Amino acid sequence: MENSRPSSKRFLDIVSDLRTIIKEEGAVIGDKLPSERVLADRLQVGRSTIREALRSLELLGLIETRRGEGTFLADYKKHQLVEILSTFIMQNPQSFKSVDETRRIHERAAIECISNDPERRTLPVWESFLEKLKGIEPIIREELLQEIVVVSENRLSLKIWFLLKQYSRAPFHETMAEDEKEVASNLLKEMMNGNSQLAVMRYADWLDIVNGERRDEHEC
Amino acid sequence: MENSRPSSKRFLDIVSDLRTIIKEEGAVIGDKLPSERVLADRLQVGRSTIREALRSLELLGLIETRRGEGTFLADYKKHQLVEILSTFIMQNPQSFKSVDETRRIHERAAIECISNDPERRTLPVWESFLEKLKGIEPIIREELLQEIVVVSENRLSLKIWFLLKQYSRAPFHETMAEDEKEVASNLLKEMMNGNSQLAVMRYADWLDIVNGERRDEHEC
DNA sequence: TAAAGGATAGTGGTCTGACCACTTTATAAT
DNA sequence: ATTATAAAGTGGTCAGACCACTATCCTTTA
Repeated sequence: MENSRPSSKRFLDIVSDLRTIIKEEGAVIGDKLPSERVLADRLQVGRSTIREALRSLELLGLIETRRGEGTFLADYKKHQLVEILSTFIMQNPQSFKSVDETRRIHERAAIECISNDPERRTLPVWESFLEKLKGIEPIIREELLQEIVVVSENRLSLKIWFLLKQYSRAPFHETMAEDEKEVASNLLKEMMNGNSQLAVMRYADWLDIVNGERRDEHEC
Repeated sequence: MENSRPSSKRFLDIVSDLRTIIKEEGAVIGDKLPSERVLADRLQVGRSTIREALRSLELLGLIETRRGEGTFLADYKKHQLVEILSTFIMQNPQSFKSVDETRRIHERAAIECISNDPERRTLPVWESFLEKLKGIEPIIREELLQEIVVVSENRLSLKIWFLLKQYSRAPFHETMAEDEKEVASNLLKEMMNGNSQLAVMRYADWLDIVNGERRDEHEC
């Protein structure tokens, strides 16, 4: 009936300790962390345990290691980790719905955010998109969505969106159909006009097209 | 100028190899994976390398290890990836704003979701809350918000919300002021009436009260 | 025969020490 | 002062050894 002070998984404690160290030293992106040997000595564990923790954080993209140089706080702009995840995670049918719904929540919020901001809704990038939508060159759906989420300038929301995108089974990596481009254009126009409510409605229209008509039961 | 067949990070290759093994053996959730020693032998690498890969997958919640028993394909109902990522992103002061914004995004989505669903917007729990808001007994702000997010029935969104709540510096764990209760009541009433737009506006009013008047610059 | 008990093998968890390949830095030779 | 060389530091990997724990087999016992 131990109170599990040592949580039976030392490397998990190390992950936590590393976070503390980073915090205490006020390390910023790009900064060098103590070497594995120093960490092992400081935290009083073997180097292999330190490495298990570091390798975990590396796979998450939180740190970056360069042989011969050291370990550095990573620029968390690389989401390559999720590629590996997506092949493993959730065959659970129920969770796909949550993922898609949550992704849409963030997209909708981004659309509203931009529509309500005179600065961002008049960015030249939207004009460019409108032009491209008039043409016949193929456009990937998520190109537009990504731009929207990026411009909304909520880094956490963006991060979450990128994660969810990888897990989503919605066909947002495919090219847009011709009639679909018009709906997307309408979305953009309403957004640029600052009419967030109509923009969101056009977004809903777009979803209807992409997902076919099987959106009968769930509307959140 | 090697073609990087051995990708300089052996443990990353192992992660990939593990995926292959799991696929080939048709392993399902809960199944036991080969032991670390067997894997090391089969993949012709040291056991420590195998462990670095396994520990990474464990931190991601993809596998589960039980001492003395073995390693198993995890039942990944917990999206703990988001958890870990967020705790790390949180070092940066700028991110607090993101956290609060993102939390509000989920709250707003939940309010809209419930408002648009005749079933959920007429739940007796809302009447109870209205009654309590009329009284003088103290009510914690997040009690109401939590109920809303829970009822919206998006498990992932709920998970994210709980997480963000912890890192938020907004005073949602405090009790509601008297004049504040009226605003909250209005929010509930609009929601119960199915008027999602007005409900969201009342929600914005509420935020204004809670956060004082320093919502000048950011409106997303 | 069936139940209880203990020995044994298997497993993950950890540590140590040893190499290797590579980069940086310090030192020596020019 | 510049260049070449040596040394030190770092991550990457391996092998072997324990430990703590679990499951299993097998003997002992009722």
